[in-house]
Amino acid sequence: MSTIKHVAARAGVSFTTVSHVLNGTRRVSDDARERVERAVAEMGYAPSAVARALKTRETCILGVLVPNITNPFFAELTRGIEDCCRATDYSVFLCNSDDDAERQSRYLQTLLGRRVDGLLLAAAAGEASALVARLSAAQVPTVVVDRHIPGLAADLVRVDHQGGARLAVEHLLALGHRQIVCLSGPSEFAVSRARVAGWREALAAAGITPDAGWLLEGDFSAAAGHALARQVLARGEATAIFASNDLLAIGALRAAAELGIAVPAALSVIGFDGIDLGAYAYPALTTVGHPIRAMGEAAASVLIERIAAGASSSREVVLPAALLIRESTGPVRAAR
Amino acid sequence: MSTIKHVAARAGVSFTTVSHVLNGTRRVSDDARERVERAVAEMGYAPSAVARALKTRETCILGVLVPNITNPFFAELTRGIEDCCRATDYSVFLCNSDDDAERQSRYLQTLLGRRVDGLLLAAAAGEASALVARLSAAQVPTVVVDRHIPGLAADLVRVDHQGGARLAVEHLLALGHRQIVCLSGPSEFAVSRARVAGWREALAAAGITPDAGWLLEGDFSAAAGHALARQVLARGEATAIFASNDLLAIGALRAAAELGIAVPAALSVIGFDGIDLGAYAYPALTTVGHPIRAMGEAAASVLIERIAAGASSSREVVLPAALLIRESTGPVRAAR
DNA sequence: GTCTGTGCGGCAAACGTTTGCGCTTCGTGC
DNA sequence: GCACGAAGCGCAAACGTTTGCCGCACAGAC
Repeated sequence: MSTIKHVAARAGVSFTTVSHVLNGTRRVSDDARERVERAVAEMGYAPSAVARALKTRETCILGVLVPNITNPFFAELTRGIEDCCRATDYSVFLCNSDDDAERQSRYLQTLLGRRVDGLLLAAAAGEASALVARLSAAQVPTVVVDRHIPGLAADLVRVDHQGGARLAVEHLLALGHRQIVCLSGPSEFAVSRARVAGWREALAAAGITPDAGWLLEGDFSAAAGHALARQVLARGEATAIFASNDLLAIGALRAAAELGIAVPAALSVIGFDGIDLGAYAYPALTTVGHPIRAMGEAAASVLIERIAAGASSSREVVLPAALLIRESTGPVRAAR
Repeated sequence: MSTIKHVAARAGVSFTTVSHVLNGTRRVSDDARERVERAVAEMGYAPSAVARALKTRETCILGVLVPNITNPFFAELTRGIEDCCRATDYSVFLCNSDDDAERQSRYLQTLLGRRVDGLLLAAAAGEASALVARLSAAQVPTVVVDRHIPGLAADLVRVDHQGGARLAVEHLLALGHRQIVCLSGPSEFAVSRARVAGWREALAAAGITPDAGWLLEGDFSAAAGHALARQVLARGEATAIFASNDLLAIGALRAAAELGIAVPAALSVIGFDGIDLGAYAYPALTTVGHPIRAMGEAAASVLIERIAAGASSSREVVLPAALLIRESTGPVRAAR
């Protein structure tokens, strides 16, 4: 691998000059500049970002710690982050915590060792205090995405979970539904609780008191949505399902199809998040949320600002949720 | 940020000793070791991977260049890569080329500048010669995943595209289908061509000559699958569709549902790849392929071996494809 | 002729590690 | 009492950059 000194030798200048040509950090005569540029091109020289990082003490790397990139929500989120990074010459380190605190902690250590300039964190569930302590000690600029971490002084970018849920349920109410079941994510997540709260709130505003059996909890997967929806549909009272994420909703759609229940004629299903794939379910999934990729971009750009600005009081960006009406919801019909 | 010298001062030893304790590179007395370990713990010291990389000339970073992480195939692939990296203390830089040669080339430059130890490449379509020249000049260990790049001396890990396609079509033939349409990806990709070849081959072996109209081409997306399948189904001759990836197949499933064509009773659909989400389509997608995450792991581990071994004749790992029979294929019935 | 300002560019220190070399100190065998 | 090996550990150079400081050459003003 060639170095700046090789380039300098070839161009017949000092390596200081090469550095200045490369970075545009001081005036260089046209003659010298040209010789340097030619040498660089001929040798295919690429300056070492690692030496540069050592000297300047910034790596231009963002650590991205998500539960699982295989989940379309996090894939789209990560994509948004990466889009922002491309635009600003950052690179991203990708880590999958699998929602495992231990693994998350090891990754955190790795990222700190690698001296990332900032951290985008969609934290794993579970005890947060160790994480909080670690992060505060490390002093690395952090923005938490989607999932709030109590006690952590970091920026937060999230959708309006509760408002979004309310919107979803109001949509169902407006279509005439009264028996609206909620498929919730794990209640350890504040996100899950907020969405359930929105559901409750909308029902209450409509004067409806949900039965105990109307709230079912599972993890945020299609498999869980499928299993829970089968339970609900076996009972046969619900006319609508509010799933607290799209994967749950897709599982519910599948359960309905298996049981021969027509959606949206006999059952409405609404999801949350707005993953791209919802559009290719059949019927296409009506959902609520904020463009995920845009949220990723927003999070990354908040982080980059924070890196530039240094520590100061932390910021919370709440993105409004909006309805995305597709095909899986419709007016109540006569009882099945 | 504390450094090895701060640790050394606190532990009352030279920083050489701290280094040796941290790396286990030579014997250190129990007493000194203990003092160092205590100091490290108290200070929350994390050695600088960037300084280390500068000195040792290896970064323990793998560059991963995929078209789009939002595509479940690449998400699962990347996940497999990352799994392997976790096990071996590598980190991954994630880049999305969006199948754009220009963007891919810029990313390549970035990754080279960052001195990644190796490169996992699922190349963008288009003219490969510039890419090949660049990569050969850079001498960075590379493994190409899934998509062959002609003329590049790099390891290749891929599924048996042609054999897999043959398997899929043979499955349909065994169920009694004769009118088997093929939804192909863009013919610029060798991958697409190989899958089409497998389709042809299986048909030929069964003595069937496909009509010109049996082969339709689109990009590898659900939207394309949807549009193409509608064309096919409007004509109404096909009893089965072989889609050359799962996204195309999911789009086809949606088209069938819209037209009220029962799958698999009136139409069989088979995909290629085996993305997880296929299982949550309704009916669940029958497909052919190799576990994608495992393929990612395999690719990463080939790369890591290659990094250790240095340049030598390049290797091609062809993973066998297998049928994954779910619900979207069944025996031909009487004509619709 | 000297002085001063300006344009250009080189020197060398520093960033935080790893590692070859060499210096003590001690124990052991003769 | 001495030689020698082994155990333990420190010194300093290097990795490839950035950047503060300084020197030189030349032009213009006096």
